Amino acid sequence: MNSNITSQEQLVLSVAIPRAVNHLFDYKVPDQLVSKIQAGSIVRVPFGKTQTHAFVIEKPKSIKNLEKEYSQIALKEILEVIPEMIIPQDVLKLCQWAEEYYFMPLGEILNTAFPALLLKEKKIKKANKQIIENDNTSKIFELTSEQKLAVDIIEKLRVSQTTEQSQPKVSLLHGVTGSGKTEVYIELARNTLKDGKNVLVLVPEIALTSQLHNRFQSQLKEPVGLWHSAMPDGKKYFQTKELIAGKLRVLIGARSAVFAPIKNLGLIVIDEEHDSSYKQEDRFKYHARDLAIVRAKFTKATVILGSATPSLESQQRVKEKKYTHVFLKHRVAGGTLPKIEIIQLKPENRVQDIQAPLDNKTLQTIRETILKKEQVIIYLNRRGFAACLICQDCGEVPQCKNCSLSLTYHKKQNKLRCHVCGYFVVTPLFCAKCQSINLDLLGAGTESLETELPTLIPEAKILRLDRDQVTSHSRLEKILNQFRNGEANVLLGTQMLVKGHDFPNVTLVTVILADALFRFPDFRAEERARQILTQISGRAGRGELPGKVIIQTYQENHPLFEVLKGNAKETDFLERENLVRKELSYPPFGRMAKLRLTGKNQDAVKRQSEELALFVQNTSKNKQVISLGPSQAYLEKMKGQYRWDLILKTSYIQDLRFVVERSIEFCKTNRWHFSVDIDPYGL
DNA sequence: AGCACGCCGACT
DNA sequence: GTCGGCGTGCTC
Repeated sequence: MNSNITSQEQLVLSVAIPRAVNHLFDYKVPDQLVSKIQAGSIVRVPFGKTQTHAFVIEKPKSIKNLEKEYSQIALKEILEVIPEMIIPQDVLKLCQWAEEYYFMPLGEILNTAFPALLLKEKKIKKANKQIIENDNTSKIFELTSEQKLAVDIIEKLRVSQTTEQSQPKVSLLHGVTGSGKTEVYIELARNTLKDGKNVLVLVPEIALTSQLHNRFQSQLKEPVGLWHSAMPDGKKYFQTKELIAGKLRVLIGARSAVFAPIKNLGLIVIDEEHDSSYKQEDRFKYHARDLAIVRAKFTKATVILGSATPSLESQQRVKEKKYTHVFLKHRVAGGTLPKIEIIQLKPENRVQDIQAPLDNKTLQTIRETILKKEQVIIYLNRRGFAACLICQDCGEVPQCKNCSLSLTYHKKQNKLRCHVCGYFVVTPLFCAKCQSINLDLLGAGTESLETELPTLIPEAKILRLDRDQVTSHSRLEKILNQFRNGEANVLLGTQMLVKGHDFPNVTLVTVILADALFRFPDFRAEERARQILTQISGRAGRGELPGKVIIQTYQENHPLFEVLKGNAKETDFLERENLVRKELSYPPFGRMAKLRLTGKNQDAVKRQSEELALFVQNTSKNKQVISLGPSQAYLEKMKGQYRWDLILKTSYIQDLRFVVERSIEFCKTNRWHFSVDIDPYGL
């Protein structure tokens, strides 16, 4: 195709730069590099006064064929081509798709896929030697009839022929906790590999990767790679090359692994598909599940969405017959789902003289379980000792100086800490406002129960699992292993312990305060509360012993609990929730975008958001777009920045896109600091 | 986004 | 006298 281009003709190349600039930059290609460059190559270029790596979007073209005039600009030359690093075509396509969809500069997106650290060969040390050898000693598992059926249905879908135009092949594997979804994944992965295609498995958090990794590795003949942000650079560099070369064929990773340069993709598994950590909340606000489905469409791969509590979005797709619905209704170990008891917190039943709200009956049950030599999980979604310090005379609560948030009391450190920005002060002895020394503690955290529970139950041996305790991946593994080995009988922790862990000897799960979950100011709060409570409940009774769950609350008649107890049908919850969403055109029935203005000056940010709201209203005339706000963000001030939001809703995505695009232009011409969030989580 | 340039305030 | 605050503008 390029054969008519002679070497005298100057070749030019457009590259995306990993900066917040949304146009491409052109460079001259030296003759000796021409043969080494193609679309997807990564190159090093001079940029301003420094150098940077850059992504080649198209193969080099003759300067004559370019639209732009170059008489004014002296083009610089490509410095070098990074060897062996090539962005696969489907990843490039995915990034270009994301550029349009999320209104993000392509260079920044590509930089998420191929961060600079991946390109530096520097000290790779022994990482190379760590080629995963297979000690395939574990026996092949036996699938239950229910699992077999699930495999058959998805396998049929997997081998079916598709065209570019057809719907992506997605199945929703809807299985109760402990129903053995992993075995279904592995079986299908095995089939996919047999066909010469490769497998990508996404999990919501790093904490889950190694556990799942072990199970995959012990069952598959291929080496299984791990992929997450906490991995050492050298290992990532090495694995990237292995993936590009097609030598590493199975990869398990967190969110960002959706961009991994895995070849010849045949199957993508998205475990716990409902999990909100698939949505990246900083700069590039993508949803890994949604992008995975887009990538699967490009590569004609099959997608399995696994969950015990699927998102309303995915369930709606099932209703629309876009996804195949596959159920796993029984636990594999033959065990039954745990019995769930809701306890209304009342002052007269409360254990006295401890910080956390603990019902006498709950305490009794915990003690009995421990005495039976069984294990207990206690979920309390707050770190520290107490939620805050309050002045009994004037009601003053110490706040963070950078964030609009009260400081959390940590007893051992004797500090008040901000859980958002990390700011801390030594615990004051008197109120900063009225000088009173009558300071009291309000609310409870994991640290309080850790110290106070053993005074009530001397036999309790507690392991605490929260971000204060878990400073590294290995610390987490250590704590989980200690608990699994029975070195403790109580595992007490925050969100971290909710997911995926399998402890056969746990027969009691206690939720100290469920209210915080469904009172969260977001339209997805109830959906999320149900997911978390279902998942945490699912940790009980996974072995041979039956499990029990105690959920403490100030509002026992909340309809959510009827669903959890199994007294109300799951579909009732779905109907009720869908009704609200439909009424207000929330997802899955409408689409949303969040425009956020930020800045150090509170008044300026507020004024800008009001101006933007006015602009949006004018732009939305004759368009099916509803705008809400402006309103201050959930934490108005965060890390010293004030944040004001505008929410846009629509049933017509094109209308929404039009308004968003205009708003971006408007903010840019005004030189405001802003961000765009398409399909936002957390309003 | 970086990074530099540039124009005003408060320190050794 | 200089250090440094962040507004503005540019990067092929």
